[in-house]
Amino acid sequence: MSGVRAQQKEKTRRAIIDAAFSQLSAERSFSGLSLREVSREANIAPTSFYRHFKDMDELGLTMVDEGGLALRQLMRKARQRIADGGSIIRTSVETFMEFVQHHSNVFRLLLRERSGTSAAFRAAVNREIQHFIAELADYLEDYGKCSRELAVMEAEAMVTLVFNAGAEALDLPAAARKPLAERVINQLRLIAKGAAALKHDRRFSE
Amino acid sequence: MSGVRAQQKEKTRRAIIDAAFSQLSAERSFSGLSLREVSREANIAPTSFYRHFKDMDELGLTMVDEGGLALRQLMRKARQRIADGGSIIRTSVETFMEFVQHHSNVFRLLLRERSGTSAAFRAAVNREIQHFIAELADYLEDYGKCSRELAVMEAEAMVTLVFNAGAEALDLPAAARKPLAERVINQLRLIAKGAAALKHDRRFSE
DNA sequence: TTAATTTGCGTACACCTGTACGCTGAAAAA
DNA sequence: TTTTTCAGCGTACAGGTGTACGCAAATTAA
Repeated sequence: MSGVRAQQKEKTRRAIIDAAFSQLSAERSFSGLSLREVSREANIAPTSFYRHFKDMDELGLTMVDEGGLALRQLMRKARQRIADGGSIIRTSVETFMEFVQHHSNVFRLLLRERSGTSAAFRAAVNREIQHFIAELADYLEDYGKCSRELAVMEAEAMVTLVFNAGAEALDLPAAARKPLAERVINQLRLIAKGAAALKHDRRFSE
Repeated sequence: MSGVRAQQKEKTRRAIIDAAFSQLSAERSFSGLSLREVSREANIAPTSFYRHFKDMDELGLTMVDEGGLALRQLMRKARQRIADGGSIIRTSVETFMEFVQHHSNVFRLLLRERSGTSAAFRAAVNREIQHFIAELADYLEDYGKCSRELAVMEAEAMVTLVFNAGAEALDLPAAARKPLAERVINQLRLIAKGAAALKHDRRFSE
């Protein structure tokens, strides 16, 4: 009972997932991949694909989950850096932009499927984004001492802007990404400033 | 020289464009359309398609241009309503959300191709969005009496948030869209407030 | 040992795709 | 009038797709 069988199966499963990720690019989205092509890249027969996923959609959802997980793990590290005395806004943005740079295909998947043609995909991506928003809102509520309502609104706006900046970065040469990061940092500061000003406004403290 | 020929050609061209727009949906993106299917819907032979567009990409770019134009025209009306005494933020957001509701397929096209697989498409959509940002920045610079730099940053953030809200609205039943509009209105106010607070900040007035 | 599971492969089929080519009929130009 | 132009059609082909089905080999269970 060494489980050599389950082990080999897992290996093939990984090969499929990796093959799919590696075929994503600026010019190729998930819906543009074919079962046959992914199988070819993974060195298995097309029909063997079904031993691991019931169809391409199931593979795609797995990839979204994995991508979201990877992103969340990275941001967890960012929070450590923040705890060690880094600026919250700058550290978060820079960590995020690093992720976009080094895992472009993962980010592309999340970005595109967020407005893709499958409701399940859209829901999965939004779930990942909501994780972000909730965590950031917790922080803002605690640190900024503002109402939950305001904190959530602020967090949503911030995450939206950061995500959008990541999307823009994809089309830019590496050299041109720094000013973009600085821009979004300033935009987040703008929001933080606005939230501070609004903190005691009656509309958001009832 | 009645031009009955050119007239008929234009009619067919329109039929193709309309057919393509009508086939877009939540479940179907532009890249999922086929030349044959569009031609079928437009009641022409597949090979006749080439009399009007050299390939599907050329059709798509035409659609992006048309969609962007329609959106800009609508927002021009919004500015009239503002001039007649409406709130700038509320009027703009509500006008935009009406567009999303009544021309979902047009908005979906812009939304998806912004992060799509064709660099030309992405550039075309971004061109449309830049129109928006520039116009809004003009207004903010004038009305808010702030620096160009701050105005552009503020406008970019606002347009990003509104666009994002439009995307979310697509997956919501019509009834649930009003709270979403209110939310984004509050987010824009947050930014406006932040910009006002930062207006005389040294960093943005040099 | 024998029997049952299960991963992976090869073949086969029906279906859809883009597009090359040549023809027709009607509008426009000569 | 005769000639030219050109939108639109039908046929045809090569190439890609998803997936049903049955077989082989090897791990696991009895």
